[in-house]
Amino acid sequence: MISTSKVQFVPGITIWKQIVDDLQARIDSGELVENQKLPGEADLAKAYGVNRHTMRRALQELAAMGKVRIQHGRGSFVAKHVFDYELVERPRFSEWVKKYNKPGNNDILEAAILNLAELPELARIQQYGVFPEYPQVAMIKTLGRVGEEPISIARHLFFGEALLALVEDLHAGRGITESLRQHGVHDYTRMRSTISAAMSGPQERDLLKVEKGEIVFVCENVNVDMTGVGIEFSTVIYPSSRVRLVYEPG
Amino acid sequence: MISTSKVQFVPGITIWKQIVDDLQARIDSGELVENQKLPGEADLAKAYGVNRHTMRRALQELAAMGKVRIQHGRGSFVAKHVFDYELVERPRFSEWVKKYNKPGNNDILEAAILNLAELPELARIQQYGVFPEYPQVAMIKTLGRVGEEPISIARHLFFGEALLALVEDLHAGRGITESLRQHGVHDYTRMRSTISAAMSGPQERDLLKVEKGEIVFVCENVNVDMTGVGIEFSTVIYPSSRVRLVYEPG
DNA sequence: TTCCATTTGTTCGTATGTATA
DNA sequence: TTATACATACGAACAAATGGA
Repeated sequence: MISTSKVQFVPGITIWKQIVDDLQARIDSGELVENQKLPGEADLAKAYGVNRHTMRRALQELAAMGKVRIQHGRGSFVAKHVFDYELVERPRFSEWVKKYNKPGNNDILEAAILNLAELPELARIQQYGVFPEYPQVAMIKTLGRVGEEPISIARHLFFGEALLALVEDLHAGRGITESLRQHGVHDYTRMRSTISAAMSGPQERDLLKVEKGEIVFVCENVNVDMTGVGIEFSTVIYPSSRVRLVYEPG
Repeated sequence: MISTSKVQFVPGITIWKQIVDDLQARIDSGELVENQKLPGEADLAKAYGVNRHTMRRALQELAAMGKVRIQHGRGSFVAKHVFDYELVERPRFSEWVKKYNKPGNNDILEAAILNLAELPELARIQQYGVFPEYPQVAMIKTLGRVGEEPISIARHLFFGEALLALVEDLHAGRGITESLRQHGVHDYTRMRSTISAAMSGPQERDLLKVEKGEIVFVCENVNVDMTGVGIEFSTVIYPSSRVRLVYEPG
């Protein structure tokens, strides 16, 4: 139930707007948590000391803003927070996370050297014509988190003989960026990303902590160094319930 | 069944690659159509005059490229064609379609003048702070098709008093671009796109001709003119089974 | 399956303050 | 000043969806 301390309405601003601000502040502050059920419209109206219509107007607004989710016959619920992932030329996980003022992690799930010929996505990789054809690649699987929420599963393939050392470096506790730098890769940019959607599989559900039937984005990214040589091909899976992809030119 | 004319293999290139090229060309040319069942591996091998293993290698490759779909115990099928939709700063439907050498259409499903206050997405629209606050907007709903395939449902909202005339112009048979130009909008660019995913609803299934349970992309786009004034807010729905979104900087 | 309580959605009506002509 | 229109706010009743008994 919502705190009993009533809001003092100031004249000059519509009451429903003041209620919107109040509820929004409570959601952003963490007083109301994700998926928490709000009291019914009638109860909320009584708590705020307004008519049910006024309360509804405020709830409609919050729903349009994506802060609450209203379900006919069930009630209103605090909506899940959605992270905006921007498609940019220089994608860096750590930069992304900073925006949300939460500690970000990128756990290494797996790191191994694979034979190029065994990769199921080999044909798609080769069609870009930018990756060196060394017969082995470094494969690194990571789980990205923002705060406690799993937000991405990534399977990175690093190309070129020198980068095979990444696997050992990671086992030795070094970070990916650090290790890349040590092997001569100081900067890389995105050449292309393709975005598809799929139903979550058992492995994704387990790692991303999503329900059966939830949709995931599947992004395949081609990253190249400053001379245009392919450095990394990554397949990243995002839960669509928690991540929205954003394209913002300029 | 596949044409009987055998392929003459040239030395120096592996045979399976030559078979891949041959089949790929037949698919791209339209000789083999979507969802068509290919002959069994044994028959294909005999037709090409190669061992079944060689044939399998070629089919595996085509499957990895997304050109065919192999189903254990059923056979191989020509995969559905997927249209790549590029996220660009100056999006034009007609430009997109050109790439695929098929006639593109954008049918007008609906055109009406709506009250700003009645829009469910009003809050999201206003938060960008670029759209003029004239109390009415022109709403145009279109169905995009490439060849005979429905590829998008778009709900365009055009802002500014002058653009209300779009509705009448469209009823009079004029095109959107043409009408925009007549009312002073000669160019516009994308300020922002957000990409979400959802299950297809009944309306989408009907218009896009997709099955129940198929996933759709939901893109919200903000388009502005050269001075940064908001011109159009559009919500576009793409069937993920037929459209892949592509981000390619530079 | 039916029935029922709960909750949101919709539509009446009424009253009041504010902006505009 | 008057008349009109519009947004805001309150009151009551019923419809429709949901979930549990």
